Amino acid sequence: MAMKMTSETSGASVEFHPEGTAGKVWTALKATPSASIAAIAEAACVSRPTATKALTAFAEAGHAVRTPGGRSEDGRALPDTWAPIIAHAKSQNDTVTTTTDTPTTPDESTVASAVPDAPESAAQEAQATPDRTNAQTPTISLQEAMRILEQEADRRALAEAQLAQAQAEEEARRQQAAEALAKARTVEDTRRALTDLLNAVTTTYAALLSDDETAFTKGLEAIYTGTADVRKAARTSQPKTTSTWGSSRGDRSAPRPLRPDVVAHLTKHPDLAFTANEIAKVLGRSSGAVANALDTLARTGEAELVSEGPNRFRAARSQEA
DNA sequence: GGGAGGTACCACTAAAGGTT
DNA sequence: AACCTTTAGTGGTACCTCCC
Repeated sequence: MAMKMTSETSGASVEFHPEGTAGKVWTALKATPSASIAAIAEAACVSRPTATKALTAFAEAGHAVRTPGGRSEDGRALPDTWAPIIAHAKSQNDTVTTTTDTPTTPDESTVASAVPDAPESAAQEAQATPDRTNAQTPTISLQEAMRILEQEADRRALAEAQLAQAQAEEEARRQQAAEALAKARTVEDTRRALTDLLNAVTTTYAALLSDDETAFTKGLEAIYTGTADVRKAARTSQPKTTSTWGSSRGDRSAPRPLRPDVVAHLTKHPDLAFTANEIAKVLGRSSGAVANALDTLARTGEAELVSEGPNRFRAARSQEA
């Protein structure tokens, strides 16, 4: 990680100026306090792992704080959020700076530094020109600081509304393009599937006339498959809420018992422990489903958890017998 | 050769929805 | 209604490539 974090010390003030990619992440973090890693990565134009590494380094150095995302109202996992810790107290006098080193309320604590186009303020000057802090310390009264914060809150609300509108317009545009593309794809797939089906029917019919039982049987299989393919291809064009044969989730097949397969795999290798993903790959099933199955098997005593992080399971001893 | 950055893959969780 | 599977979204890590 090319993270030359330079801390300029003038008196008690400490300015944090990482360089390179870390600098981009730091800028993005300041611009979007309380944002997720994904949002910060996007804002910084770096990959998520890179942003993660930088943010982790910031946190370890005491320049950022991570807040667990918790759960949304509907129970879904929310991403962790990150906020900068900006410490640049100039003195211990009774003056107030517009930033604080208290990480609990990053939205307020980082107001001045978080918004590049914020109104001109003494606080910004103080932050932007730390070298001057000793010579001409621009102090701000408490009332002045409060006034700046109020102005900034108004400006931020306006900016957020504008951003939200722009984002909504962009999303609508993208959705339109995606729908057009999906429609074209569906037409092409359906056309192809129908052509294949027509070919299968013709071939099978010819086999019937020529009394070729093998070809006829084979042709029937092709017709069955072709019919399914046509249905599958055309399905995506159906309005999701009015789908005739399925849900909005599409072509889910009938449930296939998974746990017997998992147990069989475990008992086949009694001395080995597997992760859900490993078993999922062998069985050709989803890792989520296998993980759930393994949990259930562990509860029922058919499998046992032998290690965590990642969770590894093996056949229970009774199963081996 | 070492570090930085990116890609690919993994683990985990819970909602959604089909089947019995 | 309960069970079961799929899917989507999240963060993390290993490995590879590139550059100094």
